[in-house]
This record gives sequence, C-alpha cells and structure tokens, in this order.
Amino acid sequence: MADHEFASGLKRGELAQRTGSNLETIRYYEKIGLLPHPPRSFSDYRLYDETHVRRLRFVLRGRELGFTTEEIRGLLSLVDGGRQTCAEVRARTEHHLKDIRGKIADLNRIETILAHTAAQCSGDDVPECAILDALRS
Amino acid sequence: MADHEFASGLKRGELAQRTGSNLETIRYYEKIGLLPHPPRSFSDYRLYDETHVRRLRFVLRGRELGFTTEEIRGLLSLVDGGRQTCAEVRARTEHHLKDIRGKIADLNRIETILAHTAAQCSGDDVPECAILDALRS
DNA sequence: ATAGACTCTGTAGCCGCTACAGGCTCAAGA
DNA sequence: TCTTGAGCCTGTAGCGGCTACAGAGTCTAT
Repeated sequence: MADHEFASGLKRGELAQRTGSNLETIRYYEKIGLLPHPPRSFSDYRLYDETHVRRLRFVLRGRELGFTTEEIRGLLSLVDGGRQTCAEVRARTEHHLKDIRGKIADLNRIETILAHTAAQCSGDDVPECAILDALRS
Repeated sequence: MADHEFASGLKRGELAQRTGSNLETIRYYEKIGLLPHPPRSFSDYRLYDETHVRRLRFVLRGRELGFTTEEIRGLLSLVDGGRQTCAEVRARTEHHLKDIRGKIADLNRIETILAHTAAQCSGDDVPECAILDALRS
C-alpha cells in the first residue's frame, strides 16, 4: 500500500466493525445481491464507502425487524427506484406487521402452556411430571 | 401381503396421517434418532405401533412448543431413563420459557416500531416514506 | 527479513425439514 | 392373470440465512 491505496475506502473487516455485522455476512449479501459489488484495490481487496455502510445498515436493520432477504430486496428496489410509492411500502409493512402479530400470538400461546405446566410441576424427584404429561398428551 | 403381513402395524403413510406429520419428517426423525428404527416387513416396509405414535406425538408437540430437536432428545432421554427427575424437566422448561419470553419481547419491540412507522406513513404516492426512513436510520 | 494480522477464493456445514428420482411392492379392477 | 396406480424404499439435493474453514496472497510493524 505504498500509495495509500486504502485511504479512500473501508476494507471488509472495517465495514463489518462499523456495522456490527459478521465479516462473512457481507460477502454473503454481496453474493445474493443485497449489497453491490464494491470497487477493488490493486490487490483485489474490496473497498467500501459511506453508501455501502448505509446500505448494509439498511439491510441489517430490515433483518432485525424480521424481514426476509427477499422482502428486503423488494424494499431496496423501491428505494433504488427513486419513485418509491409510499403506499406500496406501507402495504408491505402492514403485511409484515400481520405476520409478526401472528408470531407473537403463537409464542404467547406456547408461553401460556409452558408456564401453566411448569407451575403444576412439583419439582420433586418423583417419576410423575406434569410437563412430560403435557408433552405426551 | 398374502399373509396379512401389515395387520399388526402401521405403515409410514398411516403414521403420518395419524399424527398429522409429513411423511418425510418421520424418516428424518428416525435418522437423527428421535424415533427408533421400527421393525420391518418382509418387503422392508416400516411397521409402527402405538408406542411409535405416542413418541412421534411427543416429538411433534415439543417442536410445536418451540423446543429444538436437541432439547427434545434431552427430554426423551429423561423419559426413557425411567427415573425422570421432575426437577430437571422443570428446569429445562423454565430455561426454554425464558427464551420464549425473550422472543416475545423482541417481537413486541419490532411490532411497536413497525406499527408506529406505518402509522406515520401517509400512504400517498410521494417519495418520502416514514418506513424507509426508519429502516435507513 | 519475518511474523502475524488481514484479505481473497471456493466450498462445506449448520438446522429442520421437504422434495425428488428411480426402483420395488402391493391391492384392486378388467 | 395382467395391468394400473398408489404407496413404499433408498440416497441425495435443496431451502434460507448465514457461518466457518482451508489454502493462498497481501500488508504492516518490528
């Protein structure tokens, strides 16, 4: 790096650190097209800039919020398209919201069952166990 | 089947139907050791009985309740051990309950954010979008 | 000059299934 | 009896979303 080749770009490890993502995840997102192919240094190192940082954060945030990579691809295309129709983004979000509420409901149901059965369990060292019974039934 | 070879056993498809599980899942559970290798007919068909039905139901129920296959393997070993210590089963259940409550909390957090941003979104065909902003930030 | 940290590539593995291809076996109708 | 079609057998590949590793190259600090 005699000519300070990296002065203008982040290397992959640096991008990972800046975004809190895993090193390999970055390559994976590039592979599946959620991140663009970045320019390369003379020695073939990927060189990222602020636009990549923002884009990766967008993707990571979307994942955190439970969007699938396909859904994120869709959101990105709206962003990239420029004329993103707010109505469409909203429709997708609401669809997703429905999903999430479904998952919450499911988990709450499970939680209730488990909490109930755990409460019935004496905790003693006896062969009978309310929890196992619940699983068996 | 001249000699009514199957009279005393369920075939795989019948077991699947009785338990509501997928046909292939049964083979998979056998492969990973959650179901025992059943006896076979002359023509190599798996032959199941009521103990298999119960065991498969146990596994399926455990999965429904969000236990991993490894956790279920653990629960099964307690069951199989005979002297299952109720205290231990209870401890595992409560550990699992903690997990589930964590997930519920996460999802609730996500739900709040999405609901909030969706509410802020006008739904108009304008390039600004609260949801995308939220993802970007 | 060299050690060690970083990057590159392709590929395999993780979980929990699910699906498929290609062959065998069985039951029922013509 | 023959045929048709359903069901079973096996091994293997694929899904999503990563994560890890091997083996090679590159850079930095001492």
